[in-house]
Amino acid sequence: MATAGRKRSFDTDQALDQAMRVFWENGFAGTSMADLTSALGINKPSLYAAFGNKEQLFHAAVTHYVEHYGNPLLTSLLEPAEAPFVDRLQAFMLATVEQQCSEAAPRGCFMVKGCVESGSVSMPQELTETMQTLTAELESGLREVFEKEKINGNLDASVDTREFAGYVLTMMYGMSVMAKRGKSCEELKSIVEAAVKNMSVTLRRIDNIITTQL
Amino acid sequence: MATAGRKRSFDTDQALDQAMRVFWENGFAGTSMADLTSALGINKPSLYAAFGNKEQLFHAAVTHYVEHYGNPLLTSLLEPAEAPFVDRLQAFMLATVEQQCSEAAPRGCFMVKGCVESGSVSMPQELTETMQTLTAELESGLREVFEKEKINGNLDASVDTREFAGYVLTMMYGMSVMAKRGKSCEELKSIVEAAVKNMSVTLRRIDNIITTQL
DNA sequence: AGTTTTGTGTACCGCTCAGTACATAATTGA
DNA sequence: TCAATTATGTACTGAGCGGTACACAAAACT
Repeated sequence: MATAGRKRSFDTDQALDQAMRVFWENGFAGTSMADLTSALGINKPSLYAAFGNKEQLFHAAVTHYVEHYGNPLLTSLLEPAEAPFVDRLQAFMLATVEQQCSEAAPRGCFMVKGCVESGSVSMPQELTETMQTLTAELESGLREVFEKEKINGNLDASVDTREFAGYVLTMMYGMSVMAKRGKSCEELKSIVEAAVKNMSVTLRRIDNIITTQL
Repeated sequence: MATAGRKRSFDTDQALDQAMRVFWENGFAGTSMADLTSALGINKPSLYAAFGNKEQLFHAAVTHYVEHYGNPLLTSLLEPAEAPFVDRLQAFMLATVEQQCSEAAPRGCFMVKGCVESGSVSMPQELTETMQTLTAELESGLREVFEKEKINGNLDASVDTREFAGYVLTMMYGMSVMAKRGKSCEELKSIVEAAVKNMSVTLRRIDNIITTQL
């Protein structure tokens, strides 16, 4: 059943995606409502009516990002389930790098952008807390995946999943900054490959082999 | 010989350090000139007379940062020269983490903050280029150090220093984001230790050992 | 002492900011 | 057909922005 009143002249999901890109590019403090209205091609009252104020719109944008740009990457980490864990981890990180270097979207990770901006006087405290929550959720999600891999025998039981998730996440955050700096996708990929190769120490638990050999 | 005219009522170096902290905390777009004057306890004309406009002040601030907060960390990487390279590398990364978690300064790395903000419409293009230059200098400096370690036999000749410098830098950028997220110094340190332990694959060139053993 | 030079404090400029009042247009239900 | 409802477009508000004009204060040189 359709509601009464004039129909909206724009698609809200499409507008939200566009708004997200503007915030992604320029940050919260660096984006003005005028920037948004001109990018979205709509007027201010329409923007406010559809999404509320700037803070609420940013919140919707970052949620949209996690849902449509962040979480989908996790499939590379989970599938194909029969592939070795190391391969899936590498595929996951490579897919992340590819997205962060994509020409179809701003460089780097929007979550990292929001995180680095958080705590600033120009960012409402609620948004800082939002970023806190979302990043913590990703981290614990990653950790849960690693725990399951442990149970399935794909990850050595001695691995501290908390520390390992922190390590992987740190690399991914770092990749985002590197991407923002303009590093080529190829260079970032080779760094990922080097990192994953190095992780074999943890993943295959061979550090005792090293120390005994040297 | 003293110049004529009224003496400045504040210390410029001290004021610059304070201004740097405000930018470090709130970013370029997130910092207003009023924020600065109130933090520095001086009036706007004095600020403009001493440092020029906002862009010039930010430039001075980030240069001050590199000189007084960034570069000094490199001593841990170089000294004591007789210490094993891996130990110095770990000490360097641990010192970096400690600085990024220090209560005496804003969390995270100011360079990372500036980098992530660069390219935004709210940041003058010259400042984006400044960040580009400074980060590139650090990267090539790191790479030069690694090259020398290679010559001195502390780093295997097969190591790609470009890739390795990228890897180390990526970890450090990531640490900055983790610190900004509020992670404890202990947790970050354990991640550094895990990372350095993993690097033994590269540093001691034992990947062939692994593959033959598995 | 008086001139010159330089820094300080107040008060202001034009502009942009986030957010909104209000008249009008378009759609639905009665 | 007409009231109720919802969106649009213009035009505006008060506040804050970066930056400065100008009168005054303090220091040095002659």
